[in-house]
Amino acid sequence: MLKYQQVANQIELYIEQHQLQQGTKLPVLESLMDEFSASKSTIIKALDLLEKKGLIFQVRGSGIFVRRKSRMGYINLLSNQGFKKDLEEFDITSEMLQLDVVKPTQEVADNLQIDYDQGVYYVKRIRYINGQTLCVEESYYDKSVVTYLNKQIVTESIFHYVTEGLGLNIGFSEMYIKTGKLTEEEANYLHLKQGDPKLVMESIFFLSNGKPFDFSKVTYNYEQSQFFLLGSGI
Amino acid sequence: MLKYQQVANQIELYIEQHQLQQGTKLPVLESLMDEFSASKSTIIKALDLLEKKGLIFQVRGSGIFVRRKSRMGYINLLSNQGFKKDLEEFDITSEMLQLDVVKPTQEVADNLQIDYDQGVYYVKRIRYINGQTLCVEESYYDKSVVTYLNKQIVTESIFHYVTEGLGLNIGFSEMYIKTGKLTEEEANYLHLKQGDPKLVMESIFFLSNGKPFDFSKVTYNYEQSQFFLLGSGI
DNA sequence: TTGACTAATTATACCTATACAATTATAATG
DNA sequence: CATTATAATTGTATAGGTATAATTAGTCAA
Repeated sequence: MLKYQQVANQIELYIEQHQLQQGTKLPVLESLMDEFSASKSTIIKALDLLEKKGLIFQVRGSGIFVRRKSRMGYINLLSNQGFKKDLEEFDITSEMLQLDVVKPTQEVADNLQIDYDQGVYYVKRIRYINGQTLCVEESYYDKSVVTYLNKQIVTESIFHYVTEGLGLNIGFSEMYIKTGKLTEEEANYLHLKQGDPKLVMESIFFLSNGKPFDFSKVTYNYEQSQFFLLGSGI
Repeated sequence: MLKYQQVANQIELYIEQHQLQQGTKLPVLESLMDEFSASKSTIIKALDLLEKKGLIFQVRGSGIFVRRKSRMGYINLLSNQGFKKDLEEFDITSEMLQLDVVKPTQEVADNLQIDYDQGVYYVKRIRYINGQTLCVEESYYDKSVVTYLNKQIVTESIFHYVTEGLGLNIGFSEMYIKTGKLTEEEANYLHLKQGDPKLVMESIFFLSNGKPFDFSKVTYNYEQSQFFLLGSGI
């Protein structure tokens, strides 16, 4: 692993293990340089990473301070961020409803930037959070990128398989969020009533070379879904 | 303005004015160094900023490429990001319903990290997007930070006043999002029916020294509100 | 004694320069 | 056509100097 990532991880671990509170001042730059035997630039890069994650904030002339969000029980919209513990806070499981290779609709082809005759994997899942129905998810994967899927992979973590199993690098994402009323079918899956509120999140995930490989439409149970988002550098 | 911000702005302007499409390759690092008479580190910092904003993506060994989100008509959740044009895409106006100095409730005091006896500005506004009711907003400002507000400031832009008028630096934010059903009062404001879906966003804004100064609760009209979010570095 | 201004110190932010590593694209080769 | 070498291009790490903001301590005056 890269040095600045190691440094960032160790600082993150230190904050977490010592349960440092919001506003706690961390050692000054020079101390960190000594402690990790790294140059100023490397430490700064590590700190920038932590700042981007929302774990610290830096005040010129003053110091480096711990930042902790004030509420628990919310799901991170950019789940790469934050303490790993936040992810373990929830027990999320999946049930597979369908797994097929299909021809894409126009919507899917557009979002994945492929032709209509190229095959895509279609995956339909229900996800549970702490035993309660969280959401219904329909995902489409470009078959020329994600060449193989099976029930086990889909039930566990597709992203883990894509990165570890296939050795692909996920680069960035687009997310579109809107609210509306549940259809009858959606209401059945979520054990709610037709017309009840829903939150719909459509996401497109791209490889680090810019190729979109996953288009997902997720409908959330409005009673179970709360999200948070940490901004920095406004 | 800082050099790397200037560089970033000029690159952003170039992309926008030439309407460069997704995937267009930008000049290589060395060309940019020459063009802007800056060091490699400065250019990289500018590019990192643009990448964080979701405007470009970099592929090692290949180049720097333009990234453009594929859909229009969505509001940026992290509105600092993206082309300025995206913001001008909407005509957002405000109507002030109430402006008072009040004692904070426990909820407000907690979120602003102040005592119960400290005064806060309470602002209630309705915001319109392209003439349609977008949301009802209740905001609380720490009076020891935002020392003065009036109707004009509230009707225009409070954030512009805080940064330009008061010379304060906004540092970062926390946002919490959930969905639910409209109350009767909310429904009246939004010209919807009681029980219809709503999206509630609670935000806390912090100065760059870490002090929270604004706590806002915004209830959105589900028919008018669509949001997007660009992730990078997953 | 209090308050206001000033100066020194501390600490991070910014900019430059350089060397080498890692990845991708391209050309050469068999 | 596949393999391999080469070039092109960005990424990482280090070092050091300058700039700017925040804090602290000190000085002076009312």
